[in-house]
Amino acid sequence: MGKGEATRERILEIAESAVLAKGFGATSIDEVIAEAGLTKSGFFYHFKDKNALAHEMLRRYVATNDQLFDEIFARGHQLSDDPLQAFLISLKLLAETMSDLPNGHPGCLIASICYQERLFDREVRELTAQSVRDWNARFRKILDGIAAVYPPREPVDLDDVADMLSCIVDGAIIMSKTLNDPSRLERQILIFRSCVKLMFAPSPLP
Amino acid sequence: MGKGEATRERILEIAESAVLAKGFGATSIDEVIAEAGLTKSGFFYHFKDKNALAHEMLRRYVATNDQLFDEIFARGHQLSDDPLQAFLISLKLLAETMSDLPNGHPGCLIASICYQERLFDREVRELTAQSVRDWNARFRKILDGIAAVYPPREPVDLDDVADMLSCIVDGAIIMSKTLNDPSRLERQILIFRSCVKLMFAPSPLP
DNA sequence: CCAAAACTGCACTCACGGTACGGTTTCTCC
DNA sequence: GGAGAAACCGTACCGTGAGTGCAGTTTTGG
Repeated sequence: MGKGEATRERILEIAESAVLAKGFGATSIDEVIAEAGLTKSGFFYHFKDKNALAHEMLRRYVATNDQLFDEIFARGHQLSDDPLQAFLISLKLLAETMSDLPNGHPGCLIASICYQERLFDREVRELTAQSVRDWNARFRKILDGIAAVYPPREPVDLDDVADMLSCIVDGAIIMSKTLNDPSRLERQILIFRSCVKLMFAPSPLP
Repeated sequence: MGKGEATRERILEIAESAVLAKGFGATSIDEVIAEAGLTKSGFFYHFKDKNALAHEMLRRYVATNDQLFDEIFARGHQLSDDPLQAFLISLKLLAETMSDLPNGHPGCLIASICYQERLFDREVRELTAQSVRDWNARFRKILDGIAAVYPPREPVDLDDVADMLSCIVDGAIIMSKTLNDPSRLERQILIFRSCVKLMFAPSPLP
């Protein structure tokens, strides 16, 4: 890894936490470069403008999240052959991972960008949309596997259930931040887990 | 209503849609006053700074939402004496209301402010937190009434279930905006409704 | 050692938030 | 209808932050 790439990473790291803490518009390049210890010229050598910075931040964020999901759902599948059990275990792991974050979840970049959309170009917005679609598709696939074994009690659209997880996580992050209570995120994931259980787990036979 | 108050309302209306569309930081006073047809001096006559604008916008937004909830849950209670049925009806009404919005839900101001927090003073942030707490308390009260009649199947914390509605709505708004598909919000509310049904509705006796 | 990569320094421009203040129009009430 | 307050307008100004341009300097890897 060249030195330039290391600097890029440092900038992205600093920028990400700043953006999640106070929004993209309120994050000044001056403050980022001050913390990174380089000059304005140095910054614009790596990123042609703020939009390019957003684009790279997003790529980084999505990649990290994808990797996390890969690990968590693979682990769930390791621990149980039953698709429902595997998913429930994974959700528990996800909840634990979230609650282990030292200062709570730093925030969702997608949501942050969502509320600033006019600031970004089509490319960035398309990237956010595609990542959300990918995550939904991933959850949907898991749910398909479950529904094949355990027919749902209520007539539910599996696409909507898949969407639900993303929605709950995003919403819970906002609530955690707004109320300054990191535990909400963990608890919301666990409540979603209960809902999945209720939807698919066979009723106890009398 | 004096003429001044009318101008204030006009400014707030214009500012709200702009803020929801592109974020608070990206909304310039210049563009707001251009659309409102007044000068900078006129603006600062009504609001001492941007933070004061945010504060008033928030008060307005919260009041509107509170009123909507009052109406919807009162209506549900009118249509059924059973607390569970009343809630399920209200959720359906809520979903319909959301899907009737011409261009989809414009966005949640709370969430928008959440991702821009450093821009606002303590007062504004406290107002957002209090409204979220109020909404959660309202839902919690309804759930208490339901649980008194229908004991939940799974051991769930009713506070978490109450939070869940806010989370889902906020998350679904983000997804709707990100994917440019307004229908997601309605569908997520209905999925939440299914979950409530599964949690509390008595299993069909064989 | 040399060329490319990774910067620095400086001097700008433009947009935006905000201040200051004197002047002008428009209500409102007696 | 007149006085005074409320609701503005105009202009000039400051500080900050994004972004440009470009010449010069250091660092690094082959």
